[in-house]
Amino acid sequence: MFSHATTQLSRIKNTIREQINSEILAEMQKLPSERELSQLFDTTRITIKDALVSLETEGLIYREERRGWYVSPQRICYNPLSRSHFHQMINDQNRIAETKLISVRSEMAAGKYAAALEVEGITPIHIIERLRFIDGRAVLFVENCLKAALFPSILEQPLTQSLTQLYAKHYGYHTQRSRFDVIPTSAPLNVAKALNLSEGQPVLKICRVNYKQDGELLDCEFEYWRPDAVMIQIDSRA
Amino acid sequence: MFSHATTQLSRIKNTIREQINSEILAEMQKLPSERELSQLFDTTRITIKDALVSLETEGLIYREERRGWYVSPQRICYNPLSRSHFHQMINDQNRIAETKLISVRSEMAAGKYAAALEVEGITPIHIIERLRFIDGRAVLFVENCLKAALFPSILEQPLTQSLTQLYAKHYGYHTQRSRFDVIPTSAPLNVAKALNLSEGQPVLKICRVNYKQDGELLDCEFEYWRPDAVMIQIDSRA
DNA sequence: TAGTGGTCTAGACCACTCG
DNA sequence: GAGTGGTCTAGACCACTAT
Repeated sequence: MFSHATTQLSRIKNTIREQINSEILAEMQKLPSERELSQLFDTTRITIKDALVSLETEGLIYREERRGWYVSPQRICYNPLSRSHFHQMINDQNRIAETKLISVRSEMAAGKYAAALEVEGITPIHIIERLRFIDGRAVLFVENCLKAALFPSILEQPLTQSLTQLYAKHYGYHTQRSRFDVIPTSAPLNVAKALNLSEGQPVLKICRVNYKQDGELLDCEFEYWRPDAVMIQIDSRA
Repeated sequence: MFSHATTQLSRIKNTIREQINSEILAEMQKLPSERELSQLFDTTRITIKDALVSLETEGLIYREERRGWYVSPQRICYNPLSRSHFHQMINDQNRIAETKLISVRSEMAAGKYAAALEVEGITPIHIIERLRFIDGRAVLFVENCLKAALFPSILEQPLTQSLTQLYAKHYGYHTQRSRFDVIPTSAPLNVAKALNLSEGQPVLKICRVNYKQDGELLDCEFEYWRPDAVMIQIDSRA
């Protein structure tokens, strides 16, 4: 009367987990295809997929849509309160960072933007969408939303660098305070596309609002992280 | 030439999402069973389950193992840096908090406990496991790990209240600094059992370490949240 | 004991990526 | 064009919950 000896699912998960822990499967290495795995484990693709999804939830593997499954590299430690910007943070952890500009548009604040910026009247804003890579892998989709009035002609600047640095250099704005929310949820379609996720896969969403030295609200930002790629680290002393 | 008109999956998801947004389905209300839904939508249980899992990832619904699917209530805002303890935080948001003691044990620090407490020699510790409820729903499993030497006879105290308060009242210890990590991952078996999750379902794990007024490490804590139940909120000013 | 979700089989077609 | 994961069908048995 063993309570449920070992399910097929645990058998598959344990085997793959061991292969990863013992580094037979290296970081970022591709797993065999679902069809191959289902032959190797003598089961169906559905069962294999259930096992893979479960390991994905654990943060051990990830997938690129229609490309395959891969072993997750170590998580990046991310301290949203630190002054350090993305490229510096990644470099400090001996990883390689890249940023690609996706799109820029200007419109009037509405919906989630108006709410996040705490504006009610008609307020022109700029929205900058960027995609960020670690070791060549797209892991972070960022949407920045700036009050246009505070940033004349910012769209003529190079936008793949740190915006915070740009704020300081060109406008003399320094972030004095920030507030942010961390929410486990699923990827909206445009985010999923950019990160090579399929619709509805999990992401870690971080919404932040920055205030400048005089306390005025500066900009807000929506970050969508691949959940296996990151771990948030906060120290109340800092 | 529409690119993928609308999948079965989106059709189901959108319908259920609408019913929830329009409050035809109320918070914490049970959805029809998977079999009923598969008849209603004229499809198979697998497809229904895929749709439900996707809505679960989004944070819109949750499940109780082998009991059914339910509509998620509003997320609790949780600021791990605030001085407020669990019951107070929940009350402040007009919800009802409960705490149940699961188990207490004393042993020598090893593995993750030794690492988190930053001890190397043989160190006696107490481990307290508790389950926390919001509006009657089990949403948080907490494991506290205390250096026994700092807390003589603490196990004779009532342990369903705030430990932080107990530290202050009986030992004069005040948390001066804390450090924590937020990690999206999956539930270990004992946690899954306690939260009525099935093995491998997602949780938001928070590992924290507290230091008292003289800078000495006081205790560490492992929190496992149902991911739809919470949103982490940090303000750098606080 | 009836009903639920959890697991599993054995297929199929499609949209997309890659060489 | 070959191969991948994404979606879907039509069933089945089991472990567990609720009553």
